[in-house]
Parts: sequence; structure tokens; C-alpha cells
Amino acid sequence: MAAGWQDIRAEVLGRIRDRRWPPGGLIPTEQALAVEFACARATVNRALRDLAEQGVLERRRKAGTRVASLPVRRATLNIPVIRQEVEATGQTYRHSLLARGMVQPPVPVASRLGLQAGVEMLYLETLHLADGRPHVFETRWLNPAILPDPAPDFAVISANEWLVAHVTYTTGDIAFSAAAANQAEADALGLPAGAALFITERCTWGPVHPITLVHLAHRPGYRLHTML
Amino acid sequence: MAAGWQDIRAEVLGRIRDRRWPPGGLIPTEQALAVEFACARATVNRALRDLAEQGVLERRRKAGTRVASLPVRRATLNIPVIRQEVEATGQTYRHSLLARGMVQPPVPVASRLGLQAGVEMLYLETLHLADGRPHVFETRWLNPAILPDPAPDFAVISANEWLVAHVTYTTGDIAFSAAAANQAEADALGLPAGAALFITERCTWGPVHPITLVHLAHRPGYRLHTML
DNA sequence: TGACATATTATGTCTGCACATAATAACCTG
DNA sequence: CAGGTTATTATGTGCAGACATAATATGTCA
Repeated sequence: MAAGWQDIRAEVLGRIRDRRWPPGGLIPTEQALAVEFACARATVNRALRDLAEQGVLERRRKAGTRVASLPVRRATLNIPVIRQEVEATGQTYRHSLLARGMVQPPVPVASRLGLQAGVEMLYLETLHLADGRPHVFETRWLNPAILPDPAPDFAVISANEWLVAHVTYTTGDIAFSAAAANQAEADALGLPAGAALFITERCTWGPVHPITLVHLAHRPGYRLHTML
Repeated sequence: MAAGWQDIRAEVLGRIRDRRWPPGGLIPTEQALAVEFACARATVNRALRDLAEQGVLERRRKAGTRVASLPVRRATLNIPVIRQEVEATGQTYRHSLLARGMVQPPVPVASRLGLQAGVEMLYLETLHLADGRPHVFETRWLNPAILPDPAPDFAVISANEWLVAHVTYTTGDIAFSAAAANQAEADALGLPAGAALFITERCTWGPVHPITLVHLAHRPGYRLHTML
């Protein structure tokens, strides 16, 4: 019997796929599997834990391990920096700052970031270009409290890149949706108003302060896809 | 000094965030960290491996572990079964089979699944409803080779659910995009043609055969967002 | 019978130790 | 000095054993 934890994972997956271990059913304990596969329990544990992280198995102490009955599959996406995304296709990247100012954010923006509605934030509109053609139109609210003095010149370095370079590894959540282009988006991207746009919205938090809320309107034809 | 691998992960993340360990830089070896944290190397390994899976660290044998220089963040999504997605919001789920037939798939469909262009496939159009209102319009190409004889009645059980119940835990890839509604989509969802739709496209493979290619057009306002 | 305390058990995690593997660094030779 | 061979080293994975934890199952007492 093979011995690597990946082999065990494959064997387990096989038994699930051919329904020897049906959805919702309990599978043998780690002990039992360790005996069957002639390996240490830790090795079985590694394999089963991996499958549980993918949503294939559900594990609970004492209750045992069962095959997930309704397979909420988990997919992972890569979220690259825009410059990198463009340059990965061999195109040249450029960006242009269209608007910049200290503005009182609308209530939904402030509340989403957990800030007082009255406090002014830095508002930026940036167009990202690939080979000179519009790629993404970005509107961003930025918490000025996190900026150094003097503030960086976002016409030179995009806010996107300044942030990844200076406030690394934050938490946040991301949402994807579709929307018809409003006038600003249509103008920036060179499209008729109402065109279907793929929208990414990202809300980012530092350890203490909220950092930024970004709204990205992608050029038509943009596709986001999962890793293998 | 605390001892759990999660504590170690937190400590490491802290050092990355406050730039004691800057992006692109090497961090100490597992050995060294095990000594510093007074724990076994395996425990450090667990913590660092977890951060590497999130894309925060990059590890290579012999070369050591370094902080990822350009943080291609990894986000994971839950992909639920449509019925579950609807019922999770407290609405009642229903579906309606709009079209069904054996059809020669267009070339891009066949090639994407790796089938001969001439072979007929089962083509289905299904409307999924939440509280009677259109929720998702699904068009699906299904490899007839995987169906039992007699074939299930997809008017009774949706292809989506039949598949998750009978060919579990396949591989595949998923892509998201935005598109203007074509006539069929507009009619099915009760929208004007050209409305902005969020599109999910899923291509599924079994261990031997290709299984299905699905195109989901979601109702306006649909949002997909990452787990915390 | 019902409520509460206790025993049981499967997973979660840690410890040391060992060897495998891959990639770099050092060395040697022509 | 170029090119290839060999040593070194950090991570990857394995094993056996131990204790922790959470949840279930069981037993006891009113």
C-alpha cells in the first residue's frame, strides 16, 4: 500500500467518487485508516484535513468524519496587483489619475468602513491602461489617517501599488458583481453608457484603522477564473 | 512564549506586517524559529506552511522562506448548489425546464470539453426561481455518455442537483464575467435585452469523461463574495 | 422519566526524531 | 576560467507516542 499523504488523499477521494463512501456517510476513523494503509495516524490526518479544507469532508471531534452531503465546493482565486495582471499578458502598463480630492464619503461608504460619516476621506479616480487602452476604471476611498506626511503623489505611483508596498498583508473582503456602466465609467472606458461591466469591490482593513474601499470597473471581456 | 501553531502564525504575520521582515526578504529557518519559540520544528512548519498556502510566504527547499514580494492574495469562494443558495435566504426554490434536446454543440463548446464536434450532446435550458421570481437562467451542455438508461427527468430534478448527487467531487474550473443579456436570457429573466448580467461558467470533468459545461446568467443585483 | 454528572472516543495538536528531496554552494578538473 | 561533479542545507514528509479538547454516549439519582 502506498504511503504518501497525497496517495491517501487520492484513495479517499476515489472511494467518495465511486460512492463506496456516500455523501453524508461516516468514514472510518483515522486509527482504522492508519491501520488499513499501514501508516501513521498523522499521515491520515494530513490527508483528511486537506480534504476537509476543500469542503469535501466535514470533521468534528468525537463525531467523526463524514462526506459532505451538499458539496459546497470551495474555489480559490488569485487576486493580482493590476500592473502585474497587465504585464503578465505582455502588454505595457500605465495609469492616469483622473480625479483627486478630500470629500465627505456617502453614508454607505463610511459605514462599510466603520468611520464617522462626517469625516472627510481622500477620493481618487484612476484609469489603468494596458497598451494605452482602458483596462480598469478605479474609484477609491482612502482613509487619510494612514497616509504619511507629505502624502505620496498618486499620479506617479498608483494607490494600488503604494498600498501593497506600504501596508502589506491586511485583511479584507472582496465582492464581485455585474453592473451597467454609469456615465463616468462609460466615459473613462470609452464605452456607451449602460454597457455591462464586471465589478470588483474590495474593502481593506489594517490592524487598527480601516484603510480603503475600492470599486473596480473592468473592461468588457474581462474574465476572472479559478486556479486549477 | 506561547506554543500553538496558530500563535506562531500570528507572530510571524505580525513581523511581516510591521516590516521587521520586509517583502521579498528571507526569514529565519524553521530550525531557528523553533529554537526562538521553544517548540518543535513541525509546529513552526505547520504555521509557515499555512501562510505559504495563503500566498503570504514563498518557500523553496534549500533556498529558504521569504515574504512574498508582490502579494498575489488568494481568496477562497464558496460555490453552493443553487437550491441551497436560494433556501439559505429563506426563499422557496423552484426550477423550470425550458428546453431540452440532443444537439450538436458548437465548436467552442465541444473543444472546451475535449469532445468531437460532431457528437451530439444533451442541451438543457433551465430557469431557477426564488419565491417565484427568476434567479438564475442556466444553459447546459451535458455529455450523454455519463447518463444512466433511462435518463433522469430533468424537469423533476434539476441537472444541477442530479449531478451533485450522482457524480460527486469532480474537478473543473470556473470563470466569472459580465455580459449584456441576449434575447433568451432577457426573456427568461424578465429583463430588457442588453441588461448587465453576472455570468458564471463552469466546466466539469469526471475521472474519465468530460461531464458538463454550464453557463449561469444571474439575476441583476447578484453578488459573489469571498469568505472572511 | 428527566436532568445532571461522568466516561468514552475521534479528532486536534505537539514533541522528537529520521530520512527524502531539491536547490544552492563549493569544489575540482581540464 | 568554464564546466561539471559533489557536498551542504532548508524544506517536505514520515513515524510513534502523548496529551488536549469537544462532543457524544452512558450511567446515576431524584
